[in-house]
Amino acid sequence: MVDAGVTWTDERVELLKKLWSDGLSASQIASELGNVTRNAVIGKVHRLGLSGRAKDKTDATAARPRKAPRAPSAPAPIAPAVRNNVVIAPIPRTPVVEEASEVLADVDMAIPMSERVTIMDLRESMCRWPMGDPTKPEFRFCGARSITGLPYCNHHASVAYQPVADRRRERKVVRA
DNA sequence: CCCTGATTCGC
DNA sequence: GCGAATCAGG
Repeated sequence: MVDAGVTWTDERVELLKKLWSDGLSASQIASELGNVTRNAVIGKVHRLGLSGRAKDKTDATAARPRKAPRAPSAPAPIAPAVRNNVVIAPIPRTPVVEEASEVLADVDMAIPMSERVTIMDLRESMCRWPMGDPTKPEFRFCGARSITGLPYCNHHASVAYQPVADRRRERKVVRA
């Protein structure tokens, strides 16, 4: 084999430089490159003498831009991405139950608009409920705290795994 | 507890 | 040169 991408090729180094100077964290870059840990990225960054970045104030979390300062001319195409072992492919609409579309409407309304995240900010412990058109840059994930062992947050899990038959037209009484 | 980068040190 | 383990911190 040539090299299984486990080497710092020129291309990977360039990408590393780009992403690093772009403000992405080491772990994010590692996920982007694939087959490397954040330690590897950090190590390489230091070896390249790229450390520090734009570090005026406190580093670490403070140097982590929440909104990606991406150029408006860079739409950032949504392609199937791999984070760790999880492959996230574009999903047309509902991830599970098709008949739940009615419910989904309500669900979408019930979701706090605040914590939605892009794929870059999506972490293992976050809800992967897709929102919006995967082909558009505006595509987001729910991003709320996911239930341990499940890809969704409490709210979305209840919807995703709810059998259609369970959906009563009549509303339940919510009293204890 | 989640995350961040920095450094060390065996390979 | 490389990166896991560790350190130091927000």
